[in-house]
Amino acid sequence: MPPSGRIPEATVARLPLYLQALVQASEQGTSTLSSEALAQASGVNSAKVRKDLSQLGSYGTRGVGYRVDELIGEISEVLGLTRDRPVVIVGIGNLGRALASYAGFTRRGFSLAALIDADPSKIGTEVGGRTVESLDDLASIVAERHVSIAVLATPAAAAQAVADALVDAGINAILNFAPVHVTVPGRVPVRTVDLSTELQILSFYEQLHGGRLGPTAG
Amino acid sequence: MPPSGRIPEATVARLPLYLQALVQASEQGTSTLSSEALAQASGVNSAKVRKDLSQLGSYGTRGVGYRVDELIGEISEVLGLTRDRPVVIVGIGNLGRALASYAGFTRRGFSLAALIDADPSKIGTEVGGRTVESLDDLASIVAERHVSIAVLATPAAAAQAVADALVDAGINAILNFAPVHVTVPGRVPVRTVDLSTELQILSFYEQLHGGRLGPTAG
DNA sequence: TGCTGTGAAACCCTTCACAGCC
DNA sequence: GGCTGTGAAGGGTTTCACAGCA
Repeated sequence: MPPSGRIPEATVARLPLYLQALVQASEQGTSTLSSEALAQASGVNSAKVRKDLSQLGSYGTRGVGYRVDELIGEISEVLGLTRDRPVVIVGIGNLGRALASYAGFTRRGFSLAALIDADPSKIGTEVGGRTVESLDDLASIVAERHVSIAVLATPAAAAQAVADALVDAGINAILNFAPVHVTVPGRVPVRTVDLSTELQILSFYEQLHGGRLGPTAG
Repeated sequence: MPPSGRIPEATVARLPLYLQALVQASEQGTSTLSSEALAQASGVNSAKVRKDLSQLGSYGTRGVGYRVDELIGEISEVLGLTRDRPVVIVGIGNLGRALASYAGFTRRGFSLAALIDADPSKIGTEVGGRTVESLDDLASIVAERHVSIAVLATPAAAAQAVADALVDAGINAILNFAPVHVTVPGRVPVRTVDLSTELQILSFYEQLHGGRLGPTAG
């Protein structure tokens, strides 16, 4: 039983990393993991791992470590992955198609409920064994298939309008891949992932640390 | 002239958002923006905008705001986007192909230096007008084309080995799309972007706020 | 003995509130 | 008058270090 009392944001953001490492360990037949081992596998430090896991109510054994399967179940529960979560992808361009074909998608609690686009020439075509449906039918699709999360993969120019439509249709969370900030009501969490943004952040740190002149020199 | 003295990590992570909003404003002919306007366009609050921008050495005018073009130049400089940054994409699966075709890629300082895969059946094929090259040629490609940043889009199982090869070849920064933690020397910054991770984080917040039973009820 | 769980300290980031300049 | 730049306060996160249990 999770205490479920307020879990810090930073901890929530790391739980999926732990889950990933734990599933991997489980597949390799490991039944127990120390905070240090889990830390190395997920790229954080062990003190953080222990603090984070203690927030969920402490599932470790002193002198031994954490039971892998038990912890997988616990984290899945906290993240809400034990129920099925139907997801729609809106915007079937290059990225939308890639996401639709992504195998790891349907694992761990999520299922693909629909692929949606506004372009009539795309509607009715097949992508990864699924038929692309019309943006006009968004509301009924969301309602009938109990969709709560949407992946927004439209061009930047369309993103805000589509986000508005998603909220109207009853979507509760948005994963935004469009390179633009979208404004939605406060109750709807949005996470934006953008290639350019990430590259620019890396560029900053690369020019600090790196500063190499090319491996030919020397 | 930027003071360039230690810029906080949180600030660095937001500079690309400001840049995005500023470029958008510039395209619409706006020449000046207050911290409040910039804040709304990038989805943060105005105090944060002012603190962040003051780290770069203050380019605003009291009573007026920030000059859009000047600030674009300043942020670009700080992020290291004024030099060309050749990037390689390793792993030309669904996602790699989508990233390769992404138009916004070459804008703002980055250029696509090579597409690389280990699969012989993919090598030599064309993707987005480019020929896929062999992982065996990684070192020479990186050296000759002065590549400093790599995008890792391989399956999870191959990611660590490819990351090792990238570091050996002289890469200084990695953007990792494989759903696994990769270990590299401390001097090489890595940012990992994973669809499952993001969905799981959203899932947590959705089940807190949302809690809807379906829009049909009522 | 070994490793978790956790107070306390240190650090970083955000927010407030207003002095200072245009 | 309006808006930036910034000390100071507040809140959250990380790290330390060790008590406590298997």
